[in-house]
Amino acid sequence: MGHFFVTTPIFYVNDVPHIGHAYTTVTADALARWHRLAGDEVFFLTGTDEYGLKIQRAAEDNGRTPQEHADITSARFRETWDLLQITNDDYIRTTEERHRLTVQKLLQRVYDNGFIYSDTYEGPYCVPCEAYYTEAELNDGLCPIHDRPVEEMKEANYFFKLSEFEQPLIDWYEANPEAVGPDVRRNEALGIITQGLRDISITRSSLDWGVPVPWDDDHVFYVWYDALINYATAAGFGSDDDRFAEWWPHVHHLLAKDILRFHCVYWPAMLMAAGLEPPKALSVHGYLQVGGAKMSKTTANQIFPAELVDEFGVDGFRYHFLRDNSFGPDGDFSHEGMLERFNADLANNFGNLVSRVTTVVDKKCDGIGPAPRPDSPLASVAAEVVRDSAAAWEAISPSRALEHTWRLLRETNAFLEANVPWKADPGPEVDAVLGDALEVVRLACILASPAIPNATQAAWERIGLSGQVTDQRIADDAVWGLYPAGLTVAKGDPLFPRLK
RNA sequence: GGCGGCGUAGCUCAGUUGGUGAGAGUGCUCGACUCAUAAUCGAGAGGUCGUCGGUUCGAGUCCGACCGCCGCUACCA
Repeated sequence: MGHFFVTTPIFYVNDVPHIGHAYTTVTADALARWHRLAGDEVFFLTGTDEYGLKIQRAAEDNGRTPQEHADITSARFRETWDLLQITNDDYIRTTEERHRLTVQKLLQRVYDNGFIYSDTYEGPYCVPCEAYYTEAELNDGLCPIHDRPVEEMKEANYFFKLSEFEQPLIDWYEANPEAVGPDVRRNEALGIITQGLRDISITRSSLDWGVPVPWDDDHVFYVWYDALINYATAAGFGSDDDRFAEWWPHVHHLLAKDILRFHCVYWPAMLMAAGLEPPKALSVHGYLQVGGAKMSKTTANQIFPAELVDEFGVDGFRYHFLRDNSFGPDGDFSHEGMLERFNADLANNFGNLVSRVTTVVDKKCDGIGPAPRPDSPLASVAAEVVRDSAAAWEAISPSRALEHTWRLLRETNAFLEANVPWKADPGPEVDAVLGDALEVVRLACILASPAIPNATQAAWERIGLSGQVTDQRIADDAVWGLYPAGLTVAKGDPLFPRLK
């Protein structure tokens, strides 16, 4: 039994939740649910990032205070996660008091350790990026990211001595080859480091929407620096030492590739500077593209979770994003693909299997479920599937885990065809076959519950089991033969009606 | 320019340290079945494993070159 601390990035309240945010969050949720099944102590954190010039200006444009603006957008993220039945244990907002205290405490330590110094900075500044550029980085005087004019800014800044962490970071990467994955991202991060790190500006004096620098009232921390620290805040840094000791550094960060630099370079360095351990693991995934193009506000091709939930349901939504794209490379979202996957896996396989099994039990066993055979031909398949699915979840490969789980469903459909219990007269032969099939349904409910929590609970109840699927434990319950004889099995409407 | 990655059936992808005839799911065709959500089961068609060359008894799997795509990074403008 271990500790599994999983995080999504905190999402910037300048944006509203779309399927890209949901992709990361649903994955984190499924992993959290899996680890709970595995018997681990789980702490699942998500939240919102609320400081910075962009927020301050967006708020002004809307005639609100920055806090009001953040409150509104943060609530939209929270509502979306509620809709998707995300089981986060905490929801952190960077404007909370607990976060201010932790940021100040942690960065004061970095300051005391001598890794922060004051200097003036002058140069072209892009407001949307909230970053300075060198003249060389500009394209015809425009921001290379946003392709818009930059502003000449000059201010006294505090700088973090990132340059001093070049070698420590390289040493850390070499000592922890599994820390950043997949390999392509690890190489990328290592490349950034080995090409040389410059000190970075971490404060702003030109705005006040941020966490105040404890040793200098005229400054607030640059939004990215306070944001990363949310992970430490929620783990109890500076407020609950016992709790922090329990959860740190057993943290597993999930993130998209655009924020790799911050998470895989700056964050470990900042932790080292504070005398803390870098994260245990950082899993970087790609973008969900739409029709091969990056999803963005400017191209207006964003897709929002609620629209898809209306059509496919919560389970259909979750399943698609977990199963259809392997976690790592860019994936392509298409409505046709989602429909195809829904019908093939959820309607035709999972849902239909539950329907046919419950119907035949109703007809041949008077609706009373018989027991499975200890030596069923499906027993060894089930054991393999449990093993393979577990390994895939551990390896942060939800799509593979579900692929393995679905193998059990396919084999059971073939098993039923081979034994045709619907043609035989009631008796021990039929009972044996149906008992085996019911046992598969029980096991599949456990294994698939991280992805499709509602349908698995419903199926669980249809085959007469009580309690919650989520209360099951892999080691004790995902074992062949535990479905008890004598339960009332109920037919019901299709769990996943086919969609057109 | 440097570093890294990718290119395998229509589609999405698996293919450990090179070794029986190259796989899965999905889609398509045909057949079976009818308990079930026009679901399921079986069979089949479909790939010169980006191209060329090399190492080897033997390469999708190693080496080199090239083509195409992508990521990070640098520089010139």
